Amino acid sequence: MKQPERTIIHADLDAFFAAAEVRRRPELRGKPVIIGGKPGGRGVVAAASYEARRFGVRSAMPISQAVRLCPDGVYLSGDGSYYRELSDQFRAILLDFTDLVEMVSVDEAYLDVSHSERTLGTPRQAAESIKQRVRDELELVVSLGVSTSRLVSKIASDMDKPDGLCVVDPGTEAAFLADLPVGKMPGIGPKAVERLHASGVRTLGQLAHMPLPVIEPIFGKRADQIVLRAQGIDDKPVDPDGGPTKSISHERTFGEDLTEPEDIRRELYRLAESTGRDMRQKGLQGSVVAVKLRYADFETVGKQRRLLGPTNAHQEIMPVAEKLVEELLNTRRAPVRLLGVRMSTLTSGVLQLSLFDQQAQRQQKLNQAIDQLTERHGKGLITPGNLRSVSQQRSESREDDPDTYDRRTGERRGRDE
DNA sequence: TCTGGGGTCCTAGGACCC
DNA sequence: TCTGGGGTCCTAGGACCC
Repeated sequence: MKQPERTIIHADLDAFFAAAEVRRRPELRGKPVIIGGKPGGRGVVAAASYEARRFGVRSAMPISQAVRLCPDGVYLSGDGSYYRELSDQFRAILLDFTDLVEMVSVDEAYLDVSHSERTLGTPRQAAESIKQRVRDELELVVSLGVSTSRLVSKIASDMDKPDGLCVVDPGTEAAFLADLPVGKMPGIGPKAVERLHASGVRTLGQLAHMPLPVIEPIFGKRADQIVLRAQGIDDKPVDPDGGPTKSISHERTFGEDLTEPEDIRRELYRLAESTGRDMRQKGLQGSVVAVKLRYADFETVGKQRRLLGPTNAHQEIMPVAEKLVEELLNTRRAPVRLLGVRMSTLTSGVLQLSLFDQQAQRQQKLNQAIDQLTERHGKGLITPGNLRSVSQQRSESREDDPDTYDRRTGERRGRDE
C-alpha cells in the first residue's frame, strides 16, 4: 500500500555564526566576517558572511588561505555558547509549527508538517511564516526547502541561498534532481564524485538510471539506497529524538607541535578530563577508550581498547589513553600536531558493578566535586601537580599564559565549534 | 594552500567459537 | 598434510556531514 504523502521542511540558517556576530555587533553589517580562529593560527573557516564569500572565502578553508583572499576581513574566533543560545531560540520557533522537529546541528532542522495544513495553510505559506518569525524574532535569515522527503528538501533549501525558499511539488522530485551534479546529494563526497565522474556519471539523473553492478564498487551496500535517492525516493522519517549518542570525544590541534612527553601527557589529561566530564553531564559511561594522534606531517593514527567495564571517570580513562598513545609513539616517534580522546560503546544510567566498589564511589564523589568547581571557576583549575609541564609551571608566575588558557576567566582560548 | 572539532557510518582483516 | 563455513567481536582506517 502506498504511504500517504508527507510534507517535510528543511530549515537552514544562512551563514549562521557570521550572522550571529553581525546581529550583536551591528557595526559589522556589510563587512566580510569570518569565523574560525585568529589569523596566523591553524584553524579553518567555520562560517563566512556573504560579503566574505565574494572574496572566495569558503567554509572549511584554512584561515591562512582566507587571509590571503580577504586580508581586510573581520576574523573572529566564535562564541559557542552564544550560538547555542540562538539555536535554542530557533528551535523554539520551529516547535510552534509542529512537534516533529529534528535538529541536525545548531543551524539546521527538519520539520514534518504533513498534518498541519489546516492550521498552517499550504506548505509554502507555512514556510513563509517560519521565515518571517525567524527574521522578526531572531534577526536571522533562514533558507527553506519544502518537499515530500528529507532528501529533496535538504537539497532544495540550498538552491536559492541566502534567504531561499524552494518548494518542490509532489511528483516532480526526480525531475528536480535530474540535472543537478552528483555531488549535490548528501552522502556523495569528493571521493565518490571523482569515481562517478570516472565512470561517466555527472548528474543525479544519470545516477538514477545506472545499473547497480556499475556503482556497487563505489558505494558498497549503500548502492541501492543511493540509486533510489537519486530518483528522489527517501522514506526516512523526521525523528525528534535523533537517536542515542554513540560516542563522546575531545580533540585539540596545538598551536605548535608537541615533542616533550610531559606536554603530551598534560594535554592528554585535559582531553580525558573533558571527555569524562561530558559523559557525567549526560549521564553516560563508556566501555571503549580511543585515542587519536596526528603527526606534524598530518599522518593520522588511532588506537582503541575495550575496558573491563564502563566508566566516566577520567582517572580510569587517562591511564588507558596514556598507554595507547605510548604504543602509537613507539611505532612512530615524531612531533605531535593533534591529540584526541574518544569514549564509545556508551551506556546510560546507574553504575552497575562499581556501585559496590568503594574506590569507584569515592572517585564519583570526587569528580562531582570537580565538576561543580569547574562549573563555577572554569577549566584547568584542578590538575595533578605531576602533570604540569616545566613551561606551564614557569608560566604560573607570569601574568598570562597565551598558549593554553586564560587564568583570569578560566576560559580556554580558541573556538568551541 | 596546508589543512578544526564533534560526530556517524562503512569496510576489512583477524581472533575466536561452534 | 591439507582442509570448511558461519557468526560475532574487536580493531584500524577512511568517507562524509555540519
